[in-house]
Amino acid sequence: MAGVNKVILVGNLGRDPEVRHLEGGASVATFSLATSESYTDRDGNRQTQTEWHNIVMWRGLATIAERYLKKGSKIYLEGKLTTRSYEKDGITRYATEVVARDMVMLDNRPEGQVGNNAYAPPTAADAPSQAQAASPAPAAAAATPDLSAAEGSNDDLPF
Amino acid sequence: MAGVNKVILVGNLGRDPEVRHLEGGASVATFSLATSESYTDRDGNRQTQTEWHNIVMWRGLATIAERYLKKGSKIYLEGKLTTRSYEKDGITRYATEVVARDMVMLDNRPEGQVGNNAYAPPTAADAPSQAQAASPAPAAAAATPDLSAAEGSNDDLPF
Amino acid sequence: MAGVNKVILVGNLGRDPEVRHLEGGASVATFSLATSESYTDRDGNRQTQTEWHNIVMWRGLATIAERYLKKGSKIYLEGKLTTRSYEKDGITRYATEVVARDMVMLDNRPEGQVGNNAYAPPTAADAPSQAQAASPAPAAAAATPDLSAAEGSNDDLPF
Amino acid sequence: MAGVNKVILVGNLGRDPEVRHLEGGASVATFSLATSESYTDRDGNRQTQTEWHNIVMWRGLATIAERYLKKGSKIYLEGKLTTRSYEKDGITRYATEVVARDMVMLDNRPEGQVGNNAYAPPTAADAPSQAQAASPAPAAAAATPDLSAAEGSNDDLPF
DNA sequence: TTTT
DNA sequence: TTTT
Repeated sequence: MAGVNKVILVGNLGRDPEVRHLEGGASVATFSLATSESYTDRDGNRQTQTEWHNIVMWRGLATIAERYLKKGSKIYLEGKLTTRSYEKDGITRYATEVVARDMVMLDNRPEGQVGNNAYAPPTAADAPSQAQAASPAPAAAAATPDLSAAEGSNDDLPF
Repeated sequence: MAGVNKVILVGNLGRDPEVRHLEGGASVATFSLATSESYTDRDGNRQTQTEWHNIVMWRGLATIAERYLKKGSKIYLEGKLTTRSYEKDGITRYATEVVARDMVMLDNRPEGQVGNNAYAPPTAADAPSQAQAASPAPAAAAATPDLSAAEGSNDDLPF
Repeated sequence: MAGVNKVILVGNLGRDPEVRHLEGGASVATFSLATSESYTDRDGNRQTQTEWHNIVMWRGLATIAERYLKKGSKIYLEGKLTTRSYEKDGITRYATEVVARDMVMLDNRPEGQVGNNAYAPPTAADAPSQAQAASPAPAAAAATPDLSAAEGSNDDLPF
Repeated sequence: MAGVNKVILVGNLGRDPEVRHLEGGASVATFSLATSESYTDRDGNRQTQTEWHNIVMWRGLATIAERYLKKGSKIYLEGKLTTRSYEKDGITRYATEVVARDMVMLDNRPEGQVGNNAYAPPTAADAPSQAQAASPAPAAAAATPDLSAAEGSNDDLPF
């Protein structure tokens, strides 16, 4: 019965994370992550293929995402694949997401950097560069909080 | 730019693989794989949560899937996440699949088993229990062959 | 500074686990795990190459190992690489071990099996087939308990 | 029989890679990689624990290591665990190494960087940031070339 | 020392 | 739709 459901990604955020603070106190961050791979096609041309992944981070990870991740941030992420179904225009659709369990920020921390721009990685000493989902075992339970219910809306999907 | 896009699953096939032999000689196997995890909920009850994954195997892996995998087979699988878009009823939909790169069969090979049933794992000595995608680097290219195009049909989606 | 240190193995135990119950109440299980891969050499002959890994399981995982794992058991294991140094015959030596974090038992549970032998996988309904290290975040701390100190002996190494 | 032997690391090189060009034309790069993890101990103090890993890269990967990796470089690495035995001072010793199969360079490529120092990541456009071991399936065979034999010396160990 |  |  027991199985393994593991996803490992290294890529860059396509946008700033969207963070929602739910009623129960939990928070969720969602964003898209691009993983690119290069290969040489039959004609010898260099090609890049990019996949976009829908990422969901809960609680502690969401807080860290909110504080430290931005459009362009490069991260290592470990999580699990989940598929939700939802209704839209009377049609059942499916959304596959990666629910994160561990995250490591991979941007270099520029020493002596001055100024501030959209791509600036954390410079503060209090920035953790590694983080885990609060509840380890109940990775299943972690996915339980119903986003749409908590927000009393059903046209408000993460992806 | 370079990234990592890796999926690791251990689970059971929900059905026998569907295998198609394309015009160019390539073959594709598709099937659903269930990964189950157990946890104890707040009331102390044992719960099982199952995720279903759409798996795609190309060429050599497809051939092995056709020969040795069946409904119920337990496998270890490594691959990458890919999302395709397709039209259905005039609506764009998305299908997320795991394109396999490596596979290991985990069913015990019953010694001296007699008879034959749907769950019988391979007993023949020629059954490889480990296999890889034919083309290593072009994992990207491996995903290129367009299934619907190759079959001249567009209502014929794997999932 | 933050990094990733992850090992994923699927293999068979070479011997029954050795389990020690330390003074503080913690327990440790150690055993060797074989991972085999097959390949065809230049002469077209089928070759098998086996690697042996020193596995360490703490606390909850140790208890499960003690109860359910035996010589021959097939498992999926996730953990991290650690290297210890120790003195032997006045010489500093190094031992590299994999400290487990998650484990899934992969042996088929034979239905209706009668009798009992060394290879029998658990048939009891209370056998968990999936388990995690008790303390999630402190994977580092989990490795802290000093085995030799706890046992007041220094010639008593796990491997 | 078939198993899985996989190591995934994200860390920094402790020194420049040592590269050797063997007689047969193959090359090998060896270096140490540090993976650090932070955790809070019982007294609430922030602690960092670092593990050092012996990395071996063959052929194509060795060439890339030689060109682009330096002391301090941050990389993602995927490989397999191998243990060699060797004699030293009449004593059999064991060395556990990670033979790389895939590598991704994680250093930011500084735009407009001037000058050159030991930590400078590749700035050239021709620097691949992702690379694979040349021979995919024969990961086993890849490890075959005997370093000491090839160099006609036995006191010349990578680690 | 495992497994096939 | 799997597995226990």
